Amino acid sequence: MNYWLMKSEPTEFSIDDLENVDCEPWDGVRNYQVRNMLRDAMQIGDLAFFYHSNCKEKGIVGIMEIVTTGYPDSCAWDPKDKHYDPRSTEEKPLWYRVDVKFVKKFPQLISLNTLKAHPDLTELPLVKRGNRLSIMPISTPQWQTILTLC
DNA sequence: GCCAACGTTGGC
DNA sequence: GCCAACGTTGGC
Repeated sequence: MNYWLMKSEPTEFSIDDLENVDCEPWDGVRNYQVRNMLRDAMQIGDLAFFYHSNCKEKGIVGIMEIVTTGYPDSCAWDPKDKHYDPRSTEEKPLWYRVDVKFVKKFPQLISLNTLKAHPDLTELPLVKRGNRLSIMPISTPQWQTILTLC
């Protein structure tokens, strides 16, 4: 059982969008480090913070659950898709995704500033300079610390 | 295998 | 809209 933080731009896909569907394929990841986490590390039952990025109210807005292990991201095979990548084929998939499901939305968001200011979260990849991963692992102590902030 | 050019992310 | 950081690409 692992903990994660997964970023999404709320104009693309928000926690409210997630609340309104049964489950959602987390597709479009085109970064190898993140691909490896999706393909190799994520397990059914893992929990992830949902983070709203690149918007006015940046921060963690809730929790979701990983409901599949990694499987090929078929978006990469669709020439009409924004994330089309001709290097990926059904025989040799290059990109992977998992399905996620809504667990809860926090009564108020835990802002990026709050996370940055917390003395126990200085090692959180999210608040480290230059970090650009859209999915990152969260340690159990970090997970528990963040839960006290909501 | 080096590295310059280019693209993307995402906070500000 | 700017730009720092850093990943990726491709010529050599």
